[in-house]
Amino acid sequence: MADHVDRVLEQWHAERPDLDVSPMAVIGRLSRLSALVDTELRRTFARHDLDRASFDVLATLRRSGPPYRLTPTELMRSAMVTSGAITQRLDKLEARGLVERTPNEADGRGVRVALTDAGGELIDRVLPDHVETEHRILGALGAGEREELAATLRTLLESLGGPGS
Amino acid sequence: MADHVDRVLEQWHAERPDLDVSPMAVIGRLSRLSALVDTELRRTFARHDLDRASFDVLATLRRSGPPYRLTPTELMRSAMVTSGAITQRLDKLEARGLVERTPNEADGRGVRVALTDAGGELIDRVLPDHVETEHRILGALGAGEREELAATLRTLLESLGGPGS
DNA sequence: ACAGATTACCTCAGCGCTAAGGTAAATGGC
DNA sequence: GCCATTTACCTTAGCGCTGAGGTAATCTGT
Repeated sequence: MADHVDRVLEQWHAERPDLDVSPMAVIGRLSRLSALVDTELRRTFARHDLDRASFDVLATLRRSGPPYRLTPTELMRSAMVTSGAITQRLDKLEARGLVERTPNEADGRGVRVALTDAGGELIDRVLPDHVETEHRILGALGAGEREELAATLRTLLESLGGPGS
Repeated sequence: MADHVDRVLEQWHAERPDLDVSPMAVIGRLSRLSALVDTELRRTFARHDLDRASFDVLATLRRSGPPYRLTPTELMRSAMVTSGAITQRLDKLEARGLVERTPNEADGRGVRVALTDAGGELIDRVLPDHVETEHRILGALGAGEREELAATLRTLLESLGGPGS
């Protein structure tokens, strides 16, 4: 049974036999899968009144450990978005009382962002549900396949993003 | 050497040892890699005055073969976006003279979208460059790894999107 | 033949992001 | 100690997308 990407490859082979389009078998599926996974994760977040961006910030703070406090720059690097995006995410979360901005005493230019009690409680409620969704998404793969997949993606990440990506 | 996702996993293990966060090794890398690949592809498109959305429409029409003509609904399904997104993509491409909308004679509700000569020439100029970029992105993998990766992604796509995804 | 359901496409408000640029504080060379 | 550079964060215009909803044409069952 051919999937969407198989059909795309066949079409290119017929129309442009001069091009070696074999990388699309990987890259096409990668981007389609990422879109589907995103949709799936969004569903879980929505059940807890969250979007992907807000979850990402709360989870990054939570896993950083006590005192659950980071700078906007650290959040920016982790999320792979621009500083403007982080500012807006924080505005939204702060308005909901889920995070708190305080001046950074060690650096007058900076601020510190901390989980509030409400934010900590919310992320701890969402997490088990989120992890469960991720398990379900990978349900079609065996443990060995998952490990191999993780290793291969890691190789690609390192070759694209430099060491430490 | 630990990558970003390895560090995330370690943090979760320390903070929430009760949760089995192992799926993040795959899903975290999948979404980070997809973002990096997107950035890489965008660079190529930009060299030809295109964005990902426009390229996607032109390429879909091109690979459909003569007469290089599809309906907006077909383009919507292929691109995995809403009908509103396709309308806007077509408005933009039509304004640049790269595609053409004509009434669908077989269905009074519908239209047909066709590549113009300029659109066909543009996409045929971009394609070799794009394919070359995709080859480069996968450069760190051997032929066997690519095939295995494509097969595993395919399994996941099918389990998430139903048959024919 | 015809009403109700469905399908095709478009419209538009709202959202999150980027890119460019601004302000203020910290850093580094001399 | 001072000035130029860098860094941290915020601001804002503009972009593409979604989700809700509208219009018009087609299909379907009776």
